[in-house]
Amino acid sequence: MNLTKYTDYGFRVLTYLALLPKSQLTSVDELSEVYNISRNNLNKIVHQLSKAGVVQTKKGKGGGLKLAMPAELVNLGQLLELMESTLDVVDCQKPICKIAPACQLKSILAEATKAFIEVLKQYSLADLTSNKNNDLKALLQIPIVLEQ
Amino acid sequence: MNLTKYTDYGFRVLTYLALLPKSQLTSVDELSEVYNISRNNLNKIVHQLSKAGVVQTKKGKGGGLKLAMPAELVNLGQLLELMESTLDVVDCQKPICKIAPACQLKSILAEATKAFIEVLKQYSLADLTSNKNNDLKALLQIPIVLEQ
DNA sequence: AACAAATATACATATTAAATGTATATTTAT
DNA sequence: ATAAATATACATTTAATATGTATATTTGTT
Repeated sequence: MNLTKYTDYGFRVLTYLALLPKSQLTSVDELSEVYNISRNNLNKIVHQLSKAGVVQTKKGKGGGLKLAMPAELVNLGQLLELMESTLDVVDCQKPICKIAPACQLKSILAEATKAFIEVLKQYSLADLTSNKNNDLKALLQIPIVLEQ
Repeated sequence: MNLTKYTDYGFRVLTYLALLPKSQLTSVDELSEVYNISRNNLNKIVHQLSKAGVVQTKKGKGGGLKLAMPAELVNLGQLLELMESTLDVVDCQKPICKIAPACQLKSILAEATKAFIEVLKQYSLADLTSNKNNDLKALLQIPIVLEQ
């Protein structure tokens, strides 16, 4: 049972953005270097986050991206639903399962999946950086400056 | 986010066993035909279930397999833990994630995974067949006989 | 106007985990 | 001795995911 790297990387990107000084832009290139993730993959992720209104992108020279809202408002459960392509933990159609019409496992798994997401919905992006703010900045080599 | 087919097939196998008249053996071949799943894959699954004591196998002519205990005692959460190779929904090591030492996502995901499993732990194999017993038998072409 | 630096987009290729297949050993009833 | 079943190891295929290449578009700067 695991999430795609796509989703995982999405969390990493947003963590980085949340640690940057307010309104400072970064770029896909920078993210790619910092995390050692292929630029193209990040392209797609950033683009999707941008379409969903979670990050703001700016094209052209001097452009880049930043969070579109305070980290407190970025809900981790909603992020998961956005990024994870499928939340059906089993696929009853490929290959077709004979007992699907009377299957009682489906609803139990759906209930379990809901419980999983409910936990994430209790947290926001801010919770990913809250306690270990300076440790994370050090690991990512983001200058630690005092903010008022 | 999904379970492996391996785990999925495990549930299907056990559902079939739970529907068979008590103490009637089936074989991997029969399961393979009924569900259209490769025999070898089922081999492995049955073998693991057998090592774990969930099913009883009997080698040799006239051999086969059946549940090793009443379906009510086969807990779905424990089954998941048994069959699913990894319950860490993200892998922080491949490729290595720089922020792992200070990462707060890990514990949140662990909490969510726990919630997922907790739901499954509320159910047993008997719950997979309880209400739709005859429908399932019809779909699997298991004769419906009155049991005392 | 030209250029550079960024995202946007499409599509091709590579990688990897998972699933399936082949082969053979072992066990057991007849 | 034979047939029918599981046990076990390992090779191959498949498919989803991840990465790479290419090019278009946008936008600030000179």
